[in-house]
Formats: sequence, C-alpha cells, structure tokens
Amino acid sequence: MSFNSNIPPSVIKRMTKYLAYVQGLNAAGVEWVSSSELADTLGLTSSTVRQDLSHVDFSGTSKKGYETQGLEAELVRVLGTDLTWRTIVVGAGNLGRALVLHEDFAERGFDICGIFDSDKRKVGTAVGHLNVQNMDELAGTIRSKNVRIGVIAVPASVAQNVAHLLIAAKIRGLLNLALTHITAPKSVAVVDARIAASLMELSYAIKSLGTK
Amino acid sequence: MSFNSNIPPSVIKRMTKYLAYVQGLNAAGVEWVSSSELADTLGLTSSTVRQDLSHVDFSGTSKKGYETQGLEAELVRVLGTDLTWRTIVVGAGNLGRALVLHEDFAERGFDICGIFDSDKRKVGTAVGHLNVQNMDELAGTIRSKNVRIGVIAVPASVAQNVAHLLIAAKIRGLLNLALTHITAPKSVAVVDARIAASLMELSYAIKSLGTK
DNA sequence: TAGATTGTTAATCGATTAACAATC
DNA sequence: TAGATTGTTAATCGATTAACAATC
Repeated sequence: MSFNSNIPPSVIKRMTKYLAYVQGLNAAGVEWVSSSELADTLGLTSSTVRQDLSHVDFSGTSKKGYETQGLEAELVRVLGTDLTWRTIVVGAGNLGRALVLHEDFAERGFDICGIFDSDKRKVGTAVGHLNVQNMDELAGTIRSKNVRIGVIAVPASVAQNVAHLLIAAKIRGLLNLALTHITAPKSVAVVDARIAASLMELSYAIKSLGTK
Repeated sequence: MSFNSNIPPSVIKRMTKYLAYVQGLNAAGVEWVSSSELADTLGLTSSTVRQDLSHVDFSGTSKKGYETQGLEAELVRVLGTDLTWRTIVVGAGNLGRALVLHEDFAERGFDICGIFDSDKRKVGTAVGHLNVQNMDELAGTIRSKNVRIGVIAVPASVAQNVAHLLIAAKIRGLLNLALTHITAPKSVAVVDARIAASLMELSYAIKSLGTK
C-alpha cells in the first residue's frame, strides 16, 4: 500500500485530534493507547480510528495498541508539522495581531514572519517582534523569505482581492478567516477557519437541540 | 415535507456560505441568483445547491432562480442569526481579547457580554467595553444574563476544565478554539474552530499538492 | 494457552451528483 | 412558443461501521 498519499480531508481533521491527544499522553508518560481509547475520548468508533490509522506508515501491536511516541512522530510527519512553514498574516486588525502574538503556532512549525495592512496608520506599528508592513512589500517578502502560507484576516469585502495578491505572489496555501468564500486555483490549498460561520453553525445546533 | 429540522452539518456549513454570498448580492442590489451561479462561485454543483436549499422553506422561480432578499431572510432565520445570542469568552489572552473587539460577531446577533480569566493580573483590565472578570463570577453571569454560548479561548491543557464549568452553569453551546478535543453531553452543542488544527490541515494539503 | 487488540474486508449508511419532468 | 431553471427522484460515490481472521 502507498501510505499517506491523498488522505481524505475528514481523516486529516481527525488526525489533528489524534495528534493532540497522543501528545498529551506522551507528556504524561503514557506509553500505549488503543483504538478504543482514542475512539471513546474523541467520540468515534474504534473501527474509524483503525481505518484512519491504516493511512499512516505505523503499525499497532496486538493486545497493546499503538506506541504513543512512535504514533506522535508519524502523525507529525504526515501532517507536516515537523517542517517549518513560513507564514504571513494579512490584516493587522484585532484578529491578525492576535495570531502573530499567539505562541501555539510557532511551537507547531508555523513561523509567522510578517504582518501586512493597507491602512497607512497601522504600517510601522509593532506587533510582538514584527512591524506591520505596507501591502507593497507583500510580494517581495513572500519571495525573499520563501513564505508558503498566507493567513487572510481582513474584512470579507476585500478578502478575495487579498487572495489574488497572495496567489500572484506564488503563495502555496491560504488560511481564510474572513466570512466569505475564497476562490483559488487548484494549485493553491485553501482551508477555512471562519469563526463567525462557526458561531452560526452553533446557533443552528443549539436551536435544533431545543426542538428535540 | 418538514423543513429545517435536522439539516446535516455539511449542509449547514454551506448555508453559511450561501448566506455570505447572497448578502453581498443584496448589498449590491442584485435581485435574483440561480443555483448554477451559487455553485460556480462557491465551487459546488448546482445539484448540491438545489438539494441544500430544498431543506429550507423558500422556493425558487423557474427561469429566474432565487429571489435574493427572500433567500437571505430565510437563511438568516434557519441559521438563527436573526436572534440575539448572549455569548461569553473564557480566556483573556490575545485570541480571546481579539474576539471581544471584533465587530463581525455583534453584527450577526452574537452579543459578547463577558470575558473571563483565571489570571488575577488580568481580572479588571478593560477589553473594549468589557472588563475581564474573575472565574468565580462565571456561573452567576451565565444565569443572570441568560448567556447561551461560551467561547473557549484558553490553553489546551485547561480547555476541558473550562468546558466543565460552562456546562455545569447550563451553557447551551460551546465554540472551541483550543487545540484539543472537548467532551460535552448531547444536550450541549460543540463546534470546533481550532485555528492551529486548520493550519495543520493546510500544511498537509500543501504537501500533497506538491506530490502530484 | 486464553484473551485482547490490530488490520482489513465486506456491508451499511449517508452525501453528492445526474437526470429529467414540471414550470414559468 | 422555446428555453432556462427549479424541485425531486434515482444512481453513484465515498465514508463509516461491523465483523472477524491474524497476531502477540
């Protein structure tokens, strides 16, 4: 079997959860984890867990389950967080600045090395160890620093325009935080993390729970 | 047919996109939109769009498509953003403070009326029009202000504990921003918006695009 | 050994797409 | 009228679950 080529997005989403949980076990010194323990903690079936982990080049052991250190290392490798991903944030509003200041990302290989805004009053102001840069410098920075990920943290009305600029500058992937759909060629990966949309999913879910 | 009872999550996610796009059309004065226009802009098939919209109590018109004002109103109603959802944020770190300061949410009916932190040095400091409150006041505030949504913006290590507190105080739904899985009883809705997990999905997607 | 757990195949379930009659 | 578009049924596709032989 050829491993981890084209794992479905649904499986990749769950792998981020397996990884988070296994990292916790490892930190606590736990050496083994079974598919049923993973399933119970994450609200899945053990079948799904074993099916998912079959995409990965790491085998469990009969009677014991999966060795946590090895599994963590393999999940990290598959997801690519063993690499350094140069990342820039476009939009120095509250959300954009918060991402730059958040430590979680750097710890996982996402090196935020630039923040940009079109507002002249924001350009030059400090955000952590960075200074807000002018949009003119976007393309040059992407090239010179070999930036592969762009985070779109601008209002919905300008999100697609920002995406065009990033794509023209040969970005490889976009994280879209704006409450709008972003179109990109197949060669550029797009992942949505639209918080306002998540809140709407939540309001629907609460309403339908009440109906039952 | 009984409308909008138990619409699948995949459909609800797309509805947030239909809504965002239709709001844009309305703001621009466009009166009609077809399933194929929606499909093309959002990267779907027109079949999916029509199938999705059949869950909603609003009909299109032959030859013309869907009337944008009526569709917007119905999507807003189904998703529940015509209601006011009292919301609190737990965690006054960069991300938590950014959410309080973000205007998008209030515009969509999510009224953030409290922010909490266990760090005594943060308690009392101002975040926009709010002051950071002590965790002691969490349950009381949820009850007195009829808060239904809790946003978890704390480190992964304490996220589940915070969830327990919110659930004990009879919260109805949780938006989880922490990079860990959160367990809740079936009566409490949970939606994940784990940004670090989204970045990992992106790094995997970029890697597999490169492989092709 | 007996029993627990994996890895994998086959069955089920649900979501997406295709097709087309009905409609304006 | 002719043509475009919906709404819905049926077909396809993919993801989840069940089952169980293989393993330690």
